[in-house]
Amino acid sequence: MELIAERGYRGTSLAAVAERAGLTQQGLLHHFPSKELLLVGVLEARDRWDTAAAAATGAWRTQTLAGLVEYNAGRPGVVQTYTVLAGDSVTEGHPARDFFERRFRRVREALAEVLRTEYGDRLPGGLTPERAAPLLAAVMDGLQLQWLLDPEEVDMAAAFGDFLALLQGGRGGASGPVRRDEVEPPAP
Amino acid sequence: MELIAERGYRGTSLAAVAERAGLTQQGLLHHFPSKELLLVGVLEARDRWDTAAAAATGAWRTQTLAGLVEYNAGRPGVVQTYTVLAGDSVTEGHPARDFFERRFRRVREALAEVLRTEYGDRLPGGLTPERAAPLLAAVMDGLQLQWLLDPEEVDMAAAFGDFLALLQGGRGGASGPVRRDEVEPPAP
DNA sequence: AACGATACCTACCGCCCGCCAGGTGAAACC
DNA sequence: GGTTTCACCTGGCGGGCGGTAGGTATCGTT
Repeated sequence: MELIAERGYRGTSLAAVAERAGLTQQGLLHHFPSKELLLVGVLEARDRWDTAAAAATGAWRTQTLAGLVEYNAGRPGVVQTYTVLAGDSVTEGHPARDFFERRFRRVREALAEVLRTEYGDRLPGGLTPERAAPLLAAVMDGLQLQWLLDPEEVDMAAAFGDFLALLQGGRGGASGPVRRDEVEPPAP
Repeated sequence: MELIAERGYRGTSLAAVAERAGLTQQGLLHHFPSKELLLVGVLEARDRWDTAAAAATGAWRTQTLAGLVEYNAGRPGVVQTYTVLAGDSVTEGHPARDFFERRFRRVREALAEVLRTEYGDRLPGGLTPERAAPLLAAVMDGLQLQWLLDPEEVDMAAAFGDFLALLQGGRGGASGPVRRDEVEPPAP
């Protein structure tokens, strides 16, 4: 995962992975017979983490999502692996394409359910949860990209909070969501 | 650009580019002394297109953006090049990293200006144009990724319209934006 | 007619790629 | 206690990688 974050899938060599894992390339190939199957293994491992984390959480709410975004803001490596691989995956014949296609479908369904249990069908602009779900997913991914490129200028967690406020129909008013720089004022 | 869309930057070889361009690898290297400078050339060409198109348009409004999204929906190859390269760029020492960092900064500023001239400071949820701009950029990019992976299920233009309605504060009501499937009803 | 720049070409370099063949030493099983 | 299985190793293979060296045909210029 580290190396994919650093160089992408096609830019990562088996030898480099083996070296960082502390064995020879052939030792690595003993466990994963090909480079493609190694990537599948990586994706499966990530999936297992995700579902375990999801099971540990109780009911998902939009605030759980905000917490997840905040958590990710502290783990740029993980976010980078995800962003690089997701971009990689739309490439021709990429082994992770199917994985991401299924994943996004699953994520959209899950997000729609979260929105429905939280807001019912009363979303602004006559939106249904099913129509808002892809937007929610898009915001999370798009913000990750901007944040990875320019963490100084993009406050991922605050921006995501802004979007949640938008989905609430702006009922938060001028008080709005809490900005990071209001929580951590510059040291004197 | 075609080959980058198909295989990513690191996955694209000079020989492959040369072949598709109809010359030898060394003929290509005559015009672009290294692979990295070739990528710079590609990005510069894209930039020249973009700014030419922007100059041709009059004042930018959110409806111009919606038109751009609709236009992109008919050019998956261009969108794919952009998405793959953007993901690629967060990779270590990637030659396009600086390009995308600057680009996003520029895009956010431009979008904030569009939002301000269109809505003033009266955005829902107490949002300012400067805070809504990264969300707008994120939605566009995130939707592109989902759409590339699953064009059947994700209606990029309709979803973007939904987001614009959200930014208007849902003043569109139940009539909302026009969905693609309402425009093109299934044939009898 | 001479000259320099341009736009390519052939030939080659050393390196790295994913992967295969065939071992070895230790543990597990019967 | 013999056999099988596992977890690795050394060694090598064919091919593709980005890039260099040095040539040649075609220009416009003087």
